[in-house]
Amino acid sequence: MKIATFNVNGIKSRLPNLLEWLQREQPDVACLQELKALDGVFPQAELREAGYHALWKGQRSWNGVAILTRGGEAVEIRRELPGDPGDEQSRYLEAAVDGIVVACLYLPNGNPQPGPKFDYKLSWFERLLQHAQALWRSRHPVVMAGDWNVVPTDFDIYNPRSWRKDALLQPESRACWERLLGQGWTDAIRKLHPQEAIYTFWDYFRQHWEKNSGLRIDHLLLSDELSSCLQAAGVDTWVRGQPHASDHAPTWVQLDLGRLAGRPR
DNA sequence: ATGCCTTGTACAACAAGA
Repeated sequence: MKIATFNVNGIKSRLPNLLEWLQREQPDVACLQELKALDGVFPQAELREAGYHALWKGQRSWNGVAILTRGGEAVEIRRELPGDPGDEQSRYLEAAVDGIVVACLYLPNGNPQPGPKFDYKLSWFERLLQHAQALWRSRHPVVMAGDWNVVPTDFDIYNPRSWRKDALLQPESRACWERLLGQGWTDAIRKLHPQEAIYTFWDYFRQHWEKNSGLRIDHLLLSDELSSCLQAAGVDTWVRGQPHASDHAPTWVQLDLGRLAGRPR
């Protein structure tokens, strides 16, 4: 099973790019972020035509997440990250797909920092830590996939100097990430490619794509059960080089679910 | 220190992204 995460940066404007990627790479599950669209204009029919069922949670102008599945339909588990009923930003969607729990998340950017947006980022991350702990203890096979807006280490960015004050590199953001790994989760890309500079985002400024000046901020974290199923992980960088591309590239894992305990081979 | 570029909203110019 191939599970991917892709920050599309506007699903209406990005639909041709999204459809081309789905057709070429055929992910079984695709977690999308930054739909930037209300629920009513989500391109359900076009995606259905391409062979994908969808769950989505939109919002006007900003945020918005979706889970696409090929073959079986995803069964929605929750549409909000627990812990703050007053949080109205569409950043979390969780579903069961073929016996796996898929959490699609869009962690707040947090800039400028310090300030209220950075406070929101950290409090959102605290809520995620709480919920991740519950998911871990459930012992279900879980993948948490999305745009985490965290550059885990200085190895995950082309040059940390000019980003030192950015919310994505702050020690507080990285400490939350480390605490998550401390719960036991596997950072799939790093597990399989420990020595390789791998990026998932290249901003639109300063010809950063052309110079490969990227950041690794889109991540897939695997629970214990799923980490033993991990066969391959990568980034579909060709998508970033297409005309009219998102500033993120799809990031994915290939899992051999036959290795799950209790499953027929 | 700021803009760089892009999207959405709405139709000018700003908010937000990272």
